[in-house]
Amino acid sequence: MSLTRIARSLGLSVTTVSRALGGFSDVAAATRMRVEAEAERIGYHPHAAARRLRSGRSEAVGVVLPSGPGQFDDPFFLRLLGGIGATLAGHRFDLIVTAARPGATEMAAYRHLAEGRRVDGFIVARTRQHDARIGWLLDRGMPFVAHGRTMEPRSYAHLDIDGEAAFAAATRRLIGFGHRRIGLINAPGELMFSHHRAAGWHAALAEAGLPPGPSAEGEATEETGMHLATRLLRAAEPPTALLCATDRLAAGALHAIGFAGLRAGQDISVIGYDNLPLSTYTDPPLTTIEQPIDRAAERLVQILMALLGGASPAGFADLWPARLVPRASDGPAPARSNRPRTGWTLQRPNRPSRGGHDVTGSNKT
Amino acid sequence: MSLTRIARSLGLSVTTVSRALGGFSDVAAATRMRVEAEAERIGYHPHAAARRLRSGRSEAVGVVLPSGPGQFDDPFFLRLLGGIGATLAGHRFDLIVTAARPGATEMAAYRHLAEGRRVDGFIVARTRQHDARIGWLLDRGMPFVAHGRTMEPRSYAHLDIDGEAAFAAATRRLIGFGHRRIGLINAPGELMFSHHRAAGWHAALAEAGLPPGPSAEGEATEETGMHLATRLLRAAEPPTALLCATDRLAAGALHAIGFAGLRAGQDISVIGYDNLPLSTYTDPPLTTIEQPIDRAAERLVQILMALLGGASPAGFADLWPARLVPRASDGPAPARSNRPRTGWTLQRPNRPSRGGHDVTGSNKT
DNA sequence: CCCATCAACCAAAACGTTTCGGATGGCCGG
DNA sequence: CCGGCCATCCGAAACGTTTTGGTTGATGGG
Repeated sequence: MSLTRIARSLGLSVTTVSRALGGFSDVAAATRMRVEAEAERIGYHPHAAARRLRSGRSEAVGVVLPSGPGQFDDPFFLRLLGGIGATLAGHRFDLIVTAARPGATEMAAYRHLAEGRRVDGFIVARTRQHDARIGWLLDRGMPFVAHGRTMEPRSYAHLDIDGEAAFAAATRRLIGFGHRRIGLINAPGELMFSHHRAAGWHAALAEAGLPPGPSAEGEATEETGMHLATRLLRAAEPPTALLCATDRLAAGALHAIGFAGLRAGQDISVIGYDNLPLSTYTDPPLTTIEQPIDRAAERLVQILMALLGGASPAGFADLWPARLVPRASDGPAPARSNRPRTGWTLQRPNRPSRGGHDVTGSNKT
Repeated sequence: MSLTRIARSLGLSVTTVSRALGGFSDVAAATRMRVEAEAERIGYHPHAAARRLRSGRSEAVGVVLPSGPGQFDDPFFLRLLGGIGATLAGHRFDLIVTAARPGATEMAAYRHLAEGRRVDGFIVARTRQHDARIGWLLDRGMPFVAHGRTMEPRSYAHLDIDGEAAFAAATRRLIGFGHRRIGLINAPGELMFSHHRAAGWHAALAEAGLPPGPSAEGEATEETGMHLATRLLRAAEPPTALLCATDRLAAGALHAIGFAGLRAGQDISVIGYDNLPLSTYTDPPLTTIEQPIDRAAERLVQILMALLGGASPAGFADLWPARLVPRASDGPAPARSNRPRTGWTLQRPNRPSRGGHDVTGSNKT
């Protein structure tokens, strides 16, 4: 009871008060000022639920975080979430967050938010190849934008970072360093980004006429990275370079390399993906790939706002380049073990570097 | 229009339909079943805004994330947020998240959520010594529970992890290792947890009759950790052990130690706080302190639910112990540089360890 | 002087629930 | 046969807003 209260104490009707605060032109300037003063005085703020009930729109956006090992505690997500939250606030939208692990609970979370009309739309992150969420949202015409693509044939709004191009470029960089056996430590193949990164690795090797090196996949955790790297290093002909789908996997791999008595960056090269804050401080500092999380968050919100404004999803299909951040964990392939290693140690980058350059050229919008 | 629709298609009144679904006893079993069947058939779900408007409660909880350097991308927060979200879902409550940097924007975020009655209560994280949020929330009687304490004299519900006891125990451990110059790299002193950790360090040193070692503070980032550690190591009498308020600071410190040509865990001991996933994989693996994030999230929600149920905040003042996780970054103090170092390298823990033990005994509830 | 125009205001309906205070009819005890 | 009780159901109000379709009274043109 609050528009009512202003109306009563000013001897006006609720309609006039509402329209005065709403900025309509059919209220006298003097009246508007009186209303605004009174609203200020009693600390009036519209009741969100009432407005939502009446308008039919909730002015809120939902994000369902994938929980579970290697997913939820990913710093990437917090950054994305923060960016989304901050940008939404600028549009006076709320951000409703739920955590659920992929599967039944996850769909229940989406249903909960959608069916109670708690949100007007969704931002879907960490897409999977066959992603039930996308189909479900498309089926009921719920507005959404995805961070990442899927195998879904229907068109939907999305923004993705071109991990395929980035990993192809990283692979070419390693080939340029003289590496011939380049292994891959991937996140679960069901995740779309794993699929793309593997494809980039594969394509660059094929283009150079090289066979795919050994590869393995598992949860994107340090522990898995360590186990998988240990396994790959035990092969008869171990790889001289390892591409890791995430920095957390790479951190584990670096550890395995140390345990094996090898020197990362010299005996074996490692490249990660994410440019986590900690990756500057691994030993050696990790060469990695950085994606523009904050800008992506802004753009996702921007796209979703357009959709809520009635735009067609078909127009939104951004693919942004990632950026290679060279540090000290990669370098020239080692000479054969029976040859002396000389002449190259000074050339490789061996200090943390602030620089970086675009690694991909494709930027289709 | 949906209770209405069920009512119409069943020839019942809206009241009866509402009470049937609400589980009231004054509706015949047969009628209830008919209503439930019809609700299921048309996929009925109550309109959240309507229910909120009528009931006056929003069934939502707000969390305002502190953004800004060294705060927002902290994995600790994502874990906490995930735990809170999951537990709230069990209570059929929503979690509304906003990101704002401490200061004006932050208070605006709280106001936005509170004044539009968007949330029934708040969970306040990362408390500061003089925390305007606490006073503001107390002033308007808004239910909330804090993760961490403040200097606020009035009583309010909170749960804190006893960082003071944990850092005192860590300091005693270092003293037991023979260290006599134990430095501290702290997060900004305005943060309450920094204050407590420093107090624990100070108390344990005093108790052993040792002077406080050199200390410094700054943003809780790796970079700051590196700079501050570099500075402390340049002193005329550099510390032989460094206590770091967070693992991210510790990671930077380890790096600085490496640059200085020292071996962490041997020439100088380092202990962190947080037990980040990556901390098992630093070089050397980091001895650190672990706090029970998931359990804390559950308990915070539990407390807030009690408050919303009308409980008095006065009863809730949990202080939980943290757990020391010994790894390889600390160990016996180095012998004087002119004496040979022998006999002790085999005794110190030098492998990542899963174990750990309670480091504090206080657990007041 | 009358009618059209316009500025300023307003009553009432609607959004979908929950809940208060009955209303109805069947059954039982006296 | 009557009064009361119980099980079951319902009308209407209320929550606070926005919006539709007005009404009122002043002003100006013809």
